[in-house]
Amino acid sequence: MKKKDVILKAAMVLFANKGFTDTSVQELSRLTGAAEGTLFYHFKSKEGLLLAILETIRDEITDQFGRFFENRPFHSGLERAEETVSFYLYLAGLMEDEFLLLHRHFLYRFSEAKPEFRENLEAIYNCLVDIFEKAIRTGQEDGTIIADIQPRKSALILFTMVDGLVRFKNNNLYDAGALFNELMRTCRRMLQAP
Amino acid sequence: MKKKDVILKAAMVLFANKGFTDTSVQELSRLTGAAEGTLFYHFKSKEGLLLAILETIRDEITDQFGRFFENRPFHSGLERAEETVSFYLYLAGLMEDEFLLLHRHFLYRFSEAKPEFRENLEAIYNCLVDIFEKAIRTGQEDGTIIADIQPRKSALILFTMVDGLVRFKNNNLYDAGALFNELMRTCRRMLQAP
DNA sequence: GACAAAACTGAGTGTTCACTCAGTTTTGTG
DNA sequence: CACAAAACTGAGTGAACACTCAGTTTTGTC
Repeated sequence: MKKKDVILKAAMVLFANKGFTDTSVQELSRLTGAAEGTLFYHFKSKEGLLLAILETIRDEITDQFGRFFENRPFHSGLERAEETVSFYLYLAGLMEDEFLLLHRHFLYRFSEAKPEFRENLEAIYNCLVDIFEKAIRTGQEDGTIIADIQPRKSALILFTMVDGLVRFKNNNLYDAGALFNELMRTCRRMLQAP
Repeated sequence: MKKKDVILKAAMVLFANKGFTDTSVQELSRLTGAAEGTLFYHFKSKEGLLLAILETIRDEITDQFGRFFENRPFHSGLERAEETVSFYLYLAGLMEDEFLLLHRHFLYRFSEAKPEFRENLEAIYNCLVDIFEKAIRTGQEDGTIIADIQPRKSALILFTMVDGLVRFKNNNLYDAGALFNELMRTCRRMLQAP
């Protein structure tokens, strides 16, 4: 693995767990075995490094969801909605540091002033919410999901709920794993046509 | 207003919006008109200042919820659950900076090593989740909320959902206000007895 | 108005920070 | 092997940081 990739990976973990400002270039240098100068050879600044990480995460998440659903058979829209929730939670476990990073506020601070940050964040969130929305629309067409809800808004509510659970887990406040079954039942009750 | 309170308020806003490390004592001094030394006269360190802020927020939030519900009449458990959701969203609007601060990750980092941080955070979260739980139990007793859900777990799901929406709003990702009605309907569909 | 306690001050201190740059090593290609 | 481009190095730099402390001002009480 090239030093550039080693730095990217280490910085992703540290930025996610310690924060951006609380992670020093010196620390990254020590941890990766690369000199401080190497970091600035590959990335024009510490902020540039963060942007590169965000781009990597965007690619990984959109890829993962793309591959999961592209050739997957499904029996109903409701089932697809449930699978989406389930896969989101699975992915958040698989990519724990990445999701932790996505929940950190400094990203949203940067994105207020720097369009390149906002674009990447919006791409990630839109990808996810779109998938929820598509599942709901499919379910409304095949009659498995109630008709009188608005697909986009309900997709956002669904996403809010699932993402909130992931945030809880990442902050070690409650044992979010124990809530999985309850969450799935809640989603079904929320969406299922009578 | 005493300088101590001015510092507490200004630091709360800055810590919430800029972060803990990214807010310098110098900046607080400039903003409040107090000398840097004054800050360390009232609080033993920058971290001590953060702890004092957290204690203030805990008192404010528990007070607010206590007062809202103590003498309030309610017709059913379901109605009480809906009112709790509604009041939570109202309070999050009223105390925007405080809720933003509560969502910031550095608090949870501190609470891993410092029990005094964890205790305050747990007091806040337990207060909130307890209120949701009580509403659900009441509803199960009077038959307005379905019987076959677990009150504590459902309270956590409910809280996750509402808190996730507040986080969305605070991060300016979506217009969360537009989701209010959809959220209330979702809560009702999730809880209401057939 | 005398006095002590509480509140406040800001220049000074040692440390850490992101970033630079002149130079060295490694890699790929003919 | 020759040679250029790419990768890498780490001591050096000025700025910013949290915190201290010896001293001053304000406040409350008799």
